[in-house]
Amino acid sequence: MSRPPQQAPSVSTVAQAAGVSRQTVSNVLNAPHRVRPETRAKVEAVISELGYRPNRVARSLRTRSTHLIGYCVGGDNPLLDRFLHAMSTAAGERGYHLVLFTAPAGEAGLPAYQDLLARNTVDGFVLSETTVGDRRQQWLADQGVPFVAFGRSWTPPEAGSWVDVDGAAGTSAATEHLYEHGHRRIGFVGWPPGSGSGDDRLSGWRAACHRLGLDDRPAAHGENGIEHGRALTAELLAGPTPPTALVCVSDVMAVGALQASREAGTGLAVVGFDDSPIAALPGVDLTSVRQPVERIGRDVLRLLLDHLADPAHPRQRVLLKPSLVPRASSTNPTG
Amino acid sequence: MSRPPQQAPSVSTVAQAAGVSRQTVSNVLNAPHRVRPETRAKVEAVISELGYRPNRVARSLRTRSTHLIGYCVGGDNPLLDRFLHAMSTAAGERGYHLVLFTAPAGEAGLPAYQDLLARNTVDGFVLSETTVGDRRQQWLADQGVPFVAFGRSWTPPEAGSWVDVDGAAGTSAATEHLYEHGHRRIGFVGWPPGSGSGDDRLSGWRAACHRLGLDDRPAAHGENGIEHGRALTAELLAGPTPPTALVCVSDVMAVGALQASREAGTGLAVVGFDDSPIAALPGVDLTSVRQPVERIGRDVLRLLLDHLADPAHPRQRVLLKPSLVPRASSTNPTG
DNA sequence: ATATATTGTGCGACTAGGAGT
DNA sequence: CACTCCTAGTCGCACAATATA
Repeated sequence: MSRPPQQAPSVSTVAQAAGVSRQTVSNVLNAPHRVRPETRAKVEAVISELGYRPNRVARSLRTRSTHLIGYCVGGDNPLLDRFLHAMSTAAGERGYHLVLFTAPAGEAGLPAYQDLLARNTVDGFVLSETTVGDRRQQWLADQGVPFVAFGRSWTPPEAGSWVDVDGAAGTSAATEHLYEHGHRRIGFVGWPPGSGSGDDRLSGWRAACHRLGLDDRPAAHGENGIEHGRALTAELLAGPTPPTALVCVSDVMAVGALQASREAGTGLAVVGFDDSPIAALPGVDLTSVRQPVERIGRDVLRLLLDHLADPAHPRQRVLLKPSLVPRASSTNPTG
Repeated sequence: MSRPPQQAPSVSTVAQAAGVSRQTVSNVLNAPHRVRPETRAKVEAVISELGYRPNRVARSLRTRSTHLIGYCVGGDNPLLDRFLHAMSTAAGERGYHLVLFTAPAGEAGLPAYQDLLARNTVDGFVLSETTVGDRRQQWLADQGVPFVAFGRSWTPPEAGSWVDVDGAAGTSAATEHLYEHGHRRIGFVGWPPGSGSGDDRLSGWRAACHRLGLDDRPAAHGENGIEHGRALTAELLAGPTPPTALVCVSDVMAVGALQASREAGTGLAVVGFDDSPIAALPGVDLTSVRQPVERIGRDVLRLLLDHLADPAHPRQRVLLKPSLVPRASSTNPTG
């Protein structure tokens, strides 16, 4: 049954069996138009008979392209599983694969990127968890390394391509949604200033408030975390102009906000950001701004592969609109 | 600033710069004891000066080992991010990397595994989402492909090594925990029979009930999902012997159970399984059986790398004990 | 000159066997 | 015969230049 670990067939094996030269076999695979149809048919027959498949390693050595893409795991992205699946699928469709690695956050992780490159392990990178002052983009661009980021490079000059979600548009929509439900004092719970996407989301809320003519704009900022969200919200509720509704920078913060609202007995309306799995839970029912993660994954990979196929390909920036998923936390708040 | 994409140094480059032969450079890296200390020092100096790193592709071609491990993403594992991170870290420490790919579930996915192998893309695989009747293990074993599974092969004969969590021990502990809190009618909400880990968890609950002398053992089974968990629990609560406490096969089911309990106004005590992020949420506060995912990831990789280093290495089975994380859902149920 | 098939060469590392002390 | 080092050959593929019709 289980065949002994026999040597896998190579071009030579196939060539011999088909009565042609190695190169003809190679041509059948890489330049079929150069081969006479009858010859091609014969070679293809032998190929499928022997189950021959080109050795990727040998091909990589010759072509200097591994068809492998590096991705660093380690951040606490609540959407990681969906993102990885989307990228893997998109990569697989074009003969590429994702290679995972770990590295310290930010600049301290650069040696890991460099190592992967210097050893010819990957052709390029997908970045995520981009931050203000992130030096990875510039560094990679300087080295001429193909990469695409999920997330803008918040620090100009912008180097390389990226795909991102328009967070400001998301929080604007959230603010308008709350306005339409009758709220006039709409607050914000965010991250500490300087976080790029956090500031972006903050700005969307601010702009919408301005457009809508809302003056009282209670806001509080702190690290991500349910407990922080709870404490910040409690502060706002105890403040001089307590909000009746809250836009939150993340679902995690929003869950904390809901908790504070319950404790205070106020029917605070809350909107979160990410539409992570926790938002849909019964008893949470959190209205949230949904990021089109599958789309992001596909687009990130498309841009990268375009770039890989043609290094002169112009850089691209793709800004995707998020969508609001309404649930009870904003339309029918309890507490 | 940005150097032109100059050719990366190779053994020859280093050899020339150090005034030795290519082979001596290779020896310095792979068999230092064969090189005179002074020569070694000189070569090492040149290596670090030029920033030379061996090309993995060339090495792979020669040694027939890519130091890459395949892992199929696609299931709905709520612990995927932790698992991937743990494996990536463990792999990186020994010079390996994880390669992601997608494939249809079960046997239909085998061509994807075969393709990765035939093209020499990976040295072996990590399997997860193992099921009853899963033919991947036997198939891989027949081909002599190194692999380790997260999850037992539920169908004998067991082929290959695996690491798994003792689900029965987890549900036993959960049952005893509920017993200690005064409950005598402890039910179970599970998956449809035939799911391996589901049956395992069921058996632990059953055994514990038997040991504790509990006769009434209301149980219900259905697909995973909050809504299913809710419906199944509602059935049990409306049945002839309504439970006062419930052991659930997953956190998702448990959340549904809590919902049903609230709706029925009974203070049902509930324990879930996985300790996924939702368990710790305020308002959920779900007691849950925690899987040591980081440990599993590390162990899976350790077994696989041992096997890779020595194909004659005996197969191993590692069964890890889960731990109970008590929260309010069991100690202070509301509803 | 066109279409097709063939040989030679090198990608960058490792393995084997031989030469010099 | 150790110890150290080197030359030659190999992995599987693809690019280039060449041969045959």
